[in-house]
Amino acid sequence: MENQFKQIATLIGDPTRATIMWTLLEGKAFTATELAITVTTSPQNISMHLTKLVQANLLVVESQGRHKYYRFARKEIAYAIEAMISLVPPTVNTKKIESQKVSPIKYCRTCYDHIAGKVGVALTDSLLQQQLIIENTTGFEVSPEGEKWFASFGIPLSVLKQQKRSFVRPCLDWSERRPHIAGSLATALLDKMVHEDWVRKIRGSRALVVTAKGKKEIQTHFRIDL
Amino acid sequence: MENQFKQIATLIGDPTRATIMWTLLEGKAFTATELAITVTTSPQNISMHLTKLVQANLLVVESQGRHKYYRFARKEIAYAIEAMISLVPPTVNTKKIESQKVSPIKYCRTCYDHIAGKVGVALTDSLLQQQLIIENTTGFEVSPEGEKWFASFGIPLSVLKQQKRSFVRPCLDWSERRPHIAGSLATALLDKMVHEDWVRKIRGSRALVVTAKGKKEIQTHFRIDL
DNA sequence: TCGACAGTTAAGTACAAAGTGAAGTGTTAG
DNA sequence: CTAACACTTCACTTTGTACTTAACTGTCGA
Repeated sequence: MENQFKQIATLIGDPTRATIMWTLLEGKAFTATELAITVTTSPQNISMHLTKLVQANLLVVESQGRHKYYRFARKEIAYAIEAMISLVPPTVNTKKIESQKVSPIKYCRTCYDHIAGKVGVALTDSLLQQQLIIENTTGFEVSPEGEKWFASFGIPLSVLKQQKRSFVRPCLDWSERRPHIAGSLATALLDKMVHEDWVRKIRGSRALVVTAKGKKEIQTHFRIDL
Repeated sequence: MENQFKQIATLIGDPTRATIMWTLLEGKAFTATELAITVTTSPQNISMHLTKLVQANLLVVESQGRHKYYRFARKEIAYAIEAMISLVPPTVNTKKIESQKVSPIKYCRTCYDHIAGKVGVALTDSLLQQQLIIENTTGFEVSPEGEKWFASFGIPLSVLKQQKRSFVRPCLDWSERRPHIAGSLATALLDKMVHEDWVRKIRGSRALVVTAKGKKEIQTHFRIDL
């Protein structure tokens, strides 16, 4: 067990592989070449590293024609990486007053495919407080009022519920250390917010920015002052 | 940010350092030498690694005399390590939350010149409960009843009080993580117990053993069942 | 069919960093 | 006081493994 942990740690601990994991946090699957480019290394090298990660069950690979798509094997992998990322700030923040203000990535970021960070947690709190979602023994569920609310918000739940993946579940946010919603409902929520231009994805990063319009709308819908 | 993550990852990723982190999960603080033994490496090497971990704000160190106690800088560190452990292949992932009977060094040991470990904390608790010593805002003090008690026990306080070093003060015990008495009174107490052969020092170690006589006497004087 | 592309495999090299031995500081114990 | 101990620092050696060069398999599109 201890040795297995060492193996995992050394595996993630290599700079190149760490960057791979960082990149994959975006949630989508990457091809080997895409990863080689974003990590800035050779195809042979990335191939070697990916093989190791797959063998260790940290990644899974799916072949499509001449491409191979790599992604996290389980969501726990993403959580672990996030937990490690959450260790970063204190080493930096000691410097300037300016940097004490919440960094974008902590402020609002996509956790795999749902919304995390300060905003994600606040949204979840709001949904809970309005009793649109309810905490039960196993996790979260949507209340009858919630169903109506989401429908009027433009997210009909009937479709989502039929999907394989879990509909709505709590996910611990590592920067806030409080749960936020995950699952297909959370994804739909994020999609909607992107589509309505409430938030925008920042290219080459996992951070999101909340637009002026978004701030206003979020205020009215969720009663959150950003 | 990405580079900082890489640094953290590579830092934890070294086999020796990973084992250090694993060991520290136990929650208590370890000395450099203790870590060198459990990790099975040289003192120089462990010193080097610990320095790096402290510089990265993953660990904090507290000097007590010639010992240095290392522990996690924040609880988030432990969370991250646990998240990584949860990635260990599903085969044998039953975490050992441990059987281990209390080791001698944890059981009863000298913290330089006063008595620490389970017994030390228990003694302190007993003294507090009998109101022979009293907790005030700055630390501990001996009550009038306490003075009489110590005198009858063979420790006249008048002499001790004149010494330069602090007479009685609380000292955090790292294995129990609770305070025990320190200062000249504690030293006198230990001396007395050694002299009366209640406890014996183990050569080449900081551990103490309680003799059969000691168990009996401690039971009568402190109402502690060992 | 061919050439371009995506990815793999194999062998050899290079270098950062882990580990070691020796000598240092500071602390405690007798 | 001196000796033992806890830990650090420095200078050196060693070694693991990441990365490179090169040649390979398999897939796609014109």
